[in-house]
Amino acid sequence: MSSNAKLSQLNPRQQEAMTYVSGPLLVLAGAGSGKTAVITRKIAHLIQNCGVPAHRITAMTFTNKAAREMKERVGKLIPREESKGLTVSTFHNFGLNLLRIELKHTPLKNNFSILDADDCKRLLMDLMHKDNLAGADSKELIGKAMRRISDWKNDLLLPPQAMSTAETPEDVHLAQLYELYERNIRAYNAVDFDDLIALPTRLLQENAEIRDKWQNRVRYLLVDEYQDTNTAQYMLVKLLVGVMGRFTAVGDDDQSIYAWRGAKPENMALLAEDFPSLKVIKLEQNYRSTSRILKAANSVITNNPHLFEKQLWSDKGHGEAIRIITCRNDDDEAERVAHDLMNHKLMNGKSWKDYAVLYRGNFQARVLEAQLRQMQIPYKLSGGTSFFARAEIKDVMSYLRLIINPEDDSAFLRIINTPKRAIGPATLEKLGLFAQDNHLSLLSASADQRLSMVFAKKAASQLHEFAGFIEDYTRRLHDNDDPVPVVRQMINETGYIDFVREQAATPAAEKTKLDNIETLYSSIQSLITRADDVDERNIESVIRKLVLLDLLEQQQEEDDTDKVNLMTLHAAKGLEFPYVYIMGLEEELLPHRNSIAGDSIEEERRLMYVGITRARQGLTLTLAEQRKAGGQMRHTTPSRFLDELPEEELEWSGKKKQKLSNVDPKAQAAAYLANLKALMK
DNA sequence: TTGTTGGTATTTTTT
DNA sequence: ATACCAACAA
Repeated sequence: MSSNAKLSQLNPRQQEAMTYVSGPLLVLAGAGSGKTAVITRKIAHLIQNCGVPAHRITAMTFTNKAAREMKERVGKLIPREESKGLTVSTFHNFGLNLLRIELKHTPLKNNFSILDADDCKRLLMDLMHKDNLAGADSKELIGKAMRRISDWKNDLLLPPQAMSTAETPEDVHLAQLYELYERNIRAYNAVDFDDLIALPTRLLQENAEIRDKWQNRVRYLLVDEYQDTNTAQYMLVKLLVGVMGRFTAVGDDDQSIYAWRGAKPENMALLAEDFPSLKVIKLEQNYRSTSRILKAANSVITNNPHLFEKQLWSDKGHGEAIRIITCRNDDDEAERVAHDLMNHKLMNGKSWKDYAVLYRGNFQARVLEAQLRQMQIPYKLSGGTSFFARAEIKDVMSYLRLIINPEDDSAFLRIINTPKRAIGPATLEKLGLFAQDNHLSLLSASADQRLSMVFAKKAASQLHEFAGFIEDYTRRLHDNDDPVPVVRQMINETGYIDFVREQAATPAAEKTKLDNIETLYSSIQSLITRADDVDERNIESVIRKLVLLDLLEQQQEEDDTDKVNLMTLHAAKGLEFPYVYIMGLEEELLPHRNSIAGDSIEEERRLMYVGITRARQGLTLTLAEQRKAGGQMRHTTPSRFLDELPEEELEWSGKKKQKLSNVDPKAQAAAYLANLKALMK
């Protein structure tokens, strides 16, 4: 990605993609083909040569990181004054902004909250509990319900529609749960992540006046990673660009790895149908990898069906052979990778940050982490539990959410007894019923004077005290221009800091937690002072937005010390490294077991493709003959993807695997393609 | 009725 | 390492 930024000249294809502005355009950008360069230069071109004002241009990305990088690179191309008003944001952020501006036309009230996946899970658990459906398999059911509800929202289906499409008794039950969930989340004056796309889309669909307004505002739209759009996102794109179709979508169907969360790679084909004048430009020259690495990547991905054929090439020379290391077990695998990293660095005089180790699941990092620590190799772990999944951050955030949105029962439930206030499940159960009967939020129910008639004296006074405390600080926050000191005082006064101190297992853990809280404070401060939009320079906007931001990521980027990168294959998309290791090339792991059982081997293959194409010079694949799974050592089978690599470019160490006799992937691919074409008719 | 303890299982990927 | 549950103490 960075290699291309230095290119002063675009190649003819890239040039064409940049200058084509007269109609809808789809750029099929292979891995490492300089798509970010095209998007950023196109933005500059639109502003400087086509007379489109910056505030009429919107670029959408999927991750905060991509948005940040894009902004940065546009900043290097054109002076700040000229890019003023330009929108570069994630789909979710864009949706949030639209909801904020069009609040009156939404089912939401001012200062609504955003619930993250964890909050939604708790809500569902609670609902199922009340529904008396908590059984032995309740955990499984929760997961199912979460996925299903998300799928429905991504397909823009409301609960009644979900109900009418239900076929099995289980579907009916899930649809009922969906309805209940929607009722509750609205009562909280809250939205979930999927609502940030679905609500704005529905609004634009139903209200022509608002649609016109936004179409006028978004005169040119650029969409990055288009292959990752789900139905709702694609609908949003269509509604924003209108019939004129002034947009550029950039994507690569071979890098579609998010179908599991609703992404529809078919949206690429749909684009050609919905916009008959769609122009398609392919970027096939790769500026990143050696031709050996590309040969391997191409050779794997040809086993997938393709709507658009493309063949990556580069002029970077043949390069080093692709190494495959067979290890005895997962510990051995970690040890070998660590030793190899050490040797390679010393022999070739590289830096730690030149290396990335990629794997299928976060759990695989644990063994490696232990090994790296033992060998004193510095590493940077991305992914895993994010900053906001940390309990202390979620707790403090819940205090803030409750102050801003008193109807946020989800926040209330999280902190009512953290730190301990002697308010347990039984009391909460009663409070919940009382609130429901009187149509109150849990917080206002806690303040209600009638409470003493229903509750024991102690419980009632505890609840009153808590409600008074929140009310008190709500007022203080309002009366004060400088919110952060007030927040700090509140968290101290409520005893949360003492609670963290007492509770922490080790002094180190205590320090991390307190540091995390400090980081949160300073992030709030800087977000308030440095907000892009003046309307967003208040604590309410900032708190809401914080849920969507991964601050740890930003922080980690800032201290870019010399460390080996450890991450999942998913997290590696969009990045590149001189030397890449991919661990665990075994059946059931890569491809993952669930994908083998389900029907999504193609997506696993794309994941493999994404992994391979991260490497510039060196690629090393490892597998273990035995691996711990479910507390037991189990024998493994080498991944089918190893069979799909070009034999002559490989260099094996350890035992070479035997040929697998699996189904002919080409035949599978043809069947799939036929199926897909029939579907699209 | 709440709070603590100690045991157990746990992981595919994320805005 | 964490998170959730069951069982017991106060």
